Amino acid sequence: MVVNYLGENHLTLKPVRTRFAPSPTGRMHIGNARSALFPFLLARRIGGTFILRIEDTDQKRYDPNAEQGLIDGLHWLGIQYDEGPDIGGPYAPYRQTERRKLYFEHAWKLVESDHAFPCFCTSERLEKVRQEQMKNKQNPRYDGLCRNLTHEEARQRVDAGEKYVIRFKMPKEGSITAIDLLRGNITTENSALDDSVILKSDGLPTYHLAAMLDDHLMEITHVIRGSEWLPSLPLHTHIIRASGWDEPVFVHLSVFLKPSGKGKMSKRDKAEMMKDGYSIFVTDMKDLGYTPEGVLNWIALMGWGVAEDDVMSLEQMVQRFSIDHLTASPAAINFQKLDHFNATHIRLMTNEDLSARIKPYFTGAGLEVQNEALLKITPLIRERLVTLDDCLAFASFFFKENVEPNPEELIAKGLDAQQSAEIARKTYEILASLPDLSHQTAEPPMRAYVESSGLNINQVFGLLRVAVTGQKVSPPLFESMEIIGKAKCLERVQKAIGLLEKM
RNA sequence: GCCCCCAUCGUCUAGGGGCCCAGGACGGGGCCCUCUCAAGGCCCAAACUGGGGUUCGAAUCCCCAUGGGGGCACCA
Repeated sequence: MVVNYLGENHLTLKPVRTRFAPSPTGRMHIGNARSALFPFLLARRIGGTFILRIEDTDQKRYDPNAEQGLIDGLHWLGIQYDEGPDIGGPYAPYRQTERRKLYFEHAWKLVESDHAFPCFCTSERLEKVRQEQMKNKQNPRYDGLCRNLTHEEARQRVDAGEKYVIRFKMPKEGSITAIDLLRGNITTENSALDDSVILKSDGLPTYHLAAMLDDHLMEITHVIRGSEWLPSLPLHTHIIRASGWDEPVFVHLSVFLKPSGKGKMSKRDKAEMMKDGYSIFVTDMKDLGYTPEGVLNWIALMGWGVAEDDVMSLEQMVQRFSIDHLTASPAAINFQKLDHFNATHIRLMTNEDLSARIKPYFTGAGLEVQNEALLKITPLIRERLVTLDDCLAFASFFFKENVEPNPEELIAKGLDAQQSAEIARKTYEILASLPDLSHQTAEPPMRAYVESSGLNINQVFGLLRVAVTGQKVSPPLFESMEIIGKAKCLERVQKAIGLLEKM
């Protein structure tokens, strides 16, 4: 089967190669995660290759911890790359600062073919020009001072050690039609385009040169990236054509808007979210009790339209993914949906898997966890968990030596302390008389007691629940008591009787 | 200011001229189930931004308006 991803006139027979090319400048957020997910899905879908490339050409914003953070994030999410800075590959190196010679040489090649030119203007002069243009209500643009220097003159000044950058020599006339898979042809007048810097004075390339060259050298067939790049697509297309390369398929993903749908997330918005137990950073997600499955499912469906059955594992996403079902419009993030997907994936897990995943939350809270008990507890709390750390609220009491019920909560609804104490004594009597406290043996006599006493079930079971678990909300009572064991249960009921009698 | 992109329920979306008085999911409401809390089942409310075209026929194609978003660096 030949898959045509380029549209009718752009059949590609090259093996599909996609990439995630983040800059190591900060923490990995859900926008990054999605920019990694979609190219990954495309590659896996049709047996291609997915690579990680680190775009670290910005010395000023470089964060030495960021690369590892990105790698850890991808690993946690289960997005595996076939080539990358830490694992190598046939197109190594995968870190742009280690490829600087390539960019330098290509920039000069473009100078030689008259598609670029060295520029010696200082940033001070450029700034002045910009101010002037703004004052005259013109668009800030390079004024072209160095554009027409002769090659010889330029060469001489470079050789003399003068500082320079290399700019792309944007044609003055005509227009260019770039192609975005989701949006079709985008035609731009060249006069609206600038002589952008492609090689900085520190010898490193800007994104425009670096990404295009690397995508070409690494034989990337599909460039899936954020829509903030859409305005520079014409420039990129110019660079590619001037270099004589094949154009990859460009797909620009829409941005994520804040939950209100009004604009992008600001720093303040992010802090605000954290207070509500939400975050857009993948490391936070893990700490907040979210699962990779939930997070992945959530971000996948922002910008990818699936008709129905939208709960999917990563494998199912791979099977169903289609690049032309991506959407071009911005999407407001919705944390309620994250919760929904997270809870749903938790319910889909096996006992063993879920047990292993919630165990760290218990041990992290200083509780000693017996695996055997945990395996029995897990099915009791599974459908109650939205995030993994919710296990603490529902099941901590299983692992505590004693519980400290609030005496007020022990009082059965509509009754007083003494009447409640009476119920507790009777309950103790019944439970004590049983050979064991399996739910099969304990529930019938307790129900019979409720029946004969004229009390309602909530009064009796509610009291018992608070006595045994120390909380008003818990997993099913009798199943819980079975796990806690007869001795401990009786002990706790006894304690409750004492508390009630003292009131 | 200039350039570019986008536009279906509150939100994420299906939809590519008749299958649509618009389907799914989250959230919301109601009922059922029920020892609490959940989960589950059933049901309900909820949208094609507006105006012009094209066409026998438009959510779907074109234009304009409006709204939203992005970009205008020796940052990516």
